Amino acid sequence: MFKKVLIAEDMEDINKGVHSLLTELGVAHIRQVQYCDDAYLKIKRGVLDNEPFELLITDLSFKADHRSQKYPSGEALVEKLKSEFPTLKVIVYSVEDRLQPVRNLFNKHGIDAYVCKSRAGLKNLTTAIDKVFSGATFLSDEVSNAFNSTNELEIDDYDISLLDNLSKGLSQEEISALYKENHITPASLSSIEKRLNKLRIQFNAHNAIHLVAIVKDLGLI
Amino acid sequence: MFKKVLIAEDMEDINKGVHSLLTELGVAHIRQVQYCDDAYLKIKRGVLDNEPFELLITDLSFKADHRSQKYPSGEALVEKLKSEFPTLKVIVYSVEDRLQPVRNLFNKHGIDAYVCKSRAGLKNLTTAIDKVFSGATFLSDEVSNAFNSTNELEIDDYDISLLDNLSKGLSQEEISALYKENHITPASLSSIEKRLNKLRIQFNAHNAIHLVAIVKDLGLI
DNA sequence: TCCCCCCTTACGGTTACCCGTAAGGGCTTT
DNA sequence: AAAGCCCTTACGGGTAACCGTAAGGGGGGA
Repeated sequence: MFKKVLIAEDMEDINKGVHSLLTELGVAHIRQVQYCDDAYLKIKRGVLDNEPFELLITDLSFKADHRSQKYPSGEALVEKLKSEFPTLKVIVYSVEDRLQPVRNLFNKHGIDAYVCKSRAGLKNLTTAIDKVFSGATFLSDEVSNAFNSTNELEIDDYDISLLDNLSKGLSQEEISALYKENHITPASLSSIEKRLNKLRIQFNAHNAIHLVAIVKDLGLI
Repeated sequence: MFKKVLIAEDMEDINKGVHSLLTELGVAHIRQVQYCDDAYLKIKRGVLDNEPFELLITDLSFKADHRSQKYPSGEALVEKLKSEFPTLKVIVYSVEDRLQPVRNLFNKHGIDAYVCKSRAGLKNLTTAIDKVFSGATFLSDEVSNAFNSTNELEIDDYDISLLDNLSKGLSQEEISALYKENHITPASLSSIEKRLNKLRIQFNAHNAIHLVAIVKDLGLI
């Protein structure tokens, strides 16, 4: 079993619950932090001291308070850690059950497991820890169809960028100008129109407003 | 102090944390449920047995699972309970920190306190319980400007309906037709345009898409 | 009662969006 | 090298959205 594990979670009770779970599993060294920045510092220090953490269990959303944070969310923290310390195992433990954010965590940041906080949360977390320790990955049932599905996987980064800019109030012409400026292709108004039309069909949206509302609900933007 | 309290919360660890807090406060009868429907049944039974619960502490979001629920959310539960048992005190304990949902809970459903789950969550919950016991209300700091502010309180139900229909993909003309059908006034296309224009200005939105994106983020719809 | 204000509605002009068609260019296939 | 395909871009017509102006209508106050 893991010997040295870090828990990052701002809510005290949950933090405590995970801690006692790890104790039961026989983890010797457990550290807890309530801020992402502290998590990064502890991980870094562990490496410098040649006593690196083997596993990070982290939440996604951390409530902001008076302390300004370099890493405001679990996602930002994971992105940084996985790029700097690729051997560190990471389990994300969060209430988020939309598929796209989960997909991103695996595909872009390379996390090892995703566990949904729910009634069976701690039980799933146990399974996840076992799996990750044995080198496998784990995904909660709630979000298991994030990959195996015939889902909206033909949505690429360009589409996301398009939808994101739309949701920020840019007109299609402004987006076209922006893309031309940044050498993003396709940049023509016509191509943007075509792509948005494709997205409208895919998501069964009546118009652009509807489309943005739908993808916001899905968590794509 | 309260003698009989019900906790509705689907996550086990939090449920446990709140339970131990109540024990420390000297509450004799504490019951816990993980489903809204169970909460309703327990409250109802308490009344029928002439041993009513005095206080309900409930979460807002309950993860759906195999059990189909009549009351899918804390909000639905509270709405029902407060209309059927007005003397029951209700404290909502949730991570939700958007102002509009909190406002709705107070204004439409008449809850007695709102506590944000956060680092200081349990401490605030203690304060809330004291306040509510003495007949007062309580509001977490995180959402304290839900009322005292010079906020977007000039947004009425008509505006919300308008934005909601927009986000569902209806064109302004379709909304006009819908309102005429349902005798909602103003229903003319011109008035709808004017109202949306006012909303765009209020929210600093560049266009309708931007507006819908903003109010979705705020939790108004 | 009359006047005034505000809300609702109507209308016209400009812009942005939606949609089909078609031309140009790069890549692969034969 | 020619043909074919796909992606990008351009253009034009129709529609919805945006914006200003102005007329109608009801309620409150003088």
